Amino acid sequence: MYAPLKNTFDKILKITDEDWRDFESIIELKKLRKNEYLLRQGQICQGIFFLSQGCLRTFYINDNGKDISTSFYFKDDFLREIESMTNNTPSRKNIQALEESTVFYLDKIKLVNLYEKSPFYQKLGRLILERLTISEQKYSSILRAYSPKERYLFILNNHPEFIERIPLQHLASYLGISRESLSRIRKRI
Amino acid sequence: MYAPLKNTFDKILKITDEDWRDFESIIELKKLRKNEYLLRQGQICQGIFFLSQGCLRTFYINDNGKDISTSFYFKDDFLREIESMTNNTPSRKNIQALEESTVFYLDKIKLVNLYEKSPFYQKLGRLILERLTISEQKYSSILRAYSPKERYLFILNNHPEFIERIPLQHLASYLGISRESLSRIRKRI
DNA sequence: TTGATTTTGTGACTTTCGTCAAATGAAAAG
DNA sequence: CTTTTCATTTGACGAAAGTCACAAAATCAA
Repeated sequence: MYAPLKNTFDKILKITDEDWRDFESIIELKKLRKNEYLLRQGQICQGIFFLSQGCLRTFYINDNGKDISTSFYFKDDFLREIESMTNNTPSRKNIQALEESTVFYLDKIKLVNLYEKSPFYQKLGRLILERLTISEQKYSSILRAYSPKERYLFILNNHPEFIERIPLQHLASYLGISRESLSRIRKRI
Repeated sequence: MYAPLKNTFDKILKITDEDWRDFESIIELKKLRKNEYLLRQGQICQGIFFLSQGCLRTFYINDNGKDISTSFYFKDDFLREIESMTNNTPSRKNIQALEESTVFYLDKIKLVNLYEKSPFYQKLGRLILERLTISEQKYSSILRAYSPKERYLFILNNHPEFIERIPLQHLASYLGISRESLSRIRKRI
């Protein structure tokens, strides 16, 4: 059942059977219905998630009451509400299922134990974070250097799954555009 | 001479004398004149830096030939051109001194040795990355949810040192605004 | 200090985005 | 199948950003 996860780990850093058994014994499975929340604003994030099936988004409500999406997740993605979990502070963000989804869950206490127990996980954790940071940086480059239209084209060319599976209003806030403008941009193309 | 660096480490994760000696023996010092480059587009980043004095920026040239700043660094900041270093690929970005600056340099091979040698550094590396990721996420939230004017106000309130020390044209590209518009926004306030 | 270079500010104009309101279309619920 | 709810599209309008060209100011180097 957890084979895809082992596979994903393996691609990042070869995992031994022993390390994998440690891991397998502590992860849990969660099923989410469409629109169900994995985390709500104000809660402290208690662990990390690995998306096995479906599609999730993180979002928050800004000062003007607008719903702003900040990330989308698909099959095999790692999710961590890192600020809340690391600093033990209430999350500013919500995590919500856009489709019926399946996630693996790892409690943060167990995660820390894992870090202490095996250098493998210490290293894996670092490598996953490196990837996360790189993609976060790439993403802010897009917001900074591209016009709204170029941003949409970028998504169209590089993340076609976003276009197919994510409601336009959420994609719009993710790209920093109003939904009406995104609708018009889309029409022009 | 390296005391401020030890201090910074200590704040993140208490460092033992032994671990510190290991570190101290391998770091190097670099002095940079104003406008001098620490890394140029196309080069592979060979290590990480810690800014001891002065001010640096990272930037790249986009498809339209425009100079886009992506980060600014001040005293006690860590710099890693993480994508280039991690993946061993040519950097898309330049790192340049905005003022006469002093940086500590740690070669990536030595860094990896350090990671293998002591779990302390493995953990410190992870913690530093966590911070980096958090600030990167905060930053893209600003670009996404705020109007150009609000972005400038945000910097004014939260990073007044940016206003004082960073040339307007670089701040403009960092905020995803043309320099003329930023000049006008500034006038209105 | 002076001249050259770089950076910032301004004006005029065009383009595009945001907003509000209303209409259409699509999906979920009964 | 129908109704209700939610998502997207469209129109009209005003505000703001982008661009180009040039002027003013600041900085740097001889």
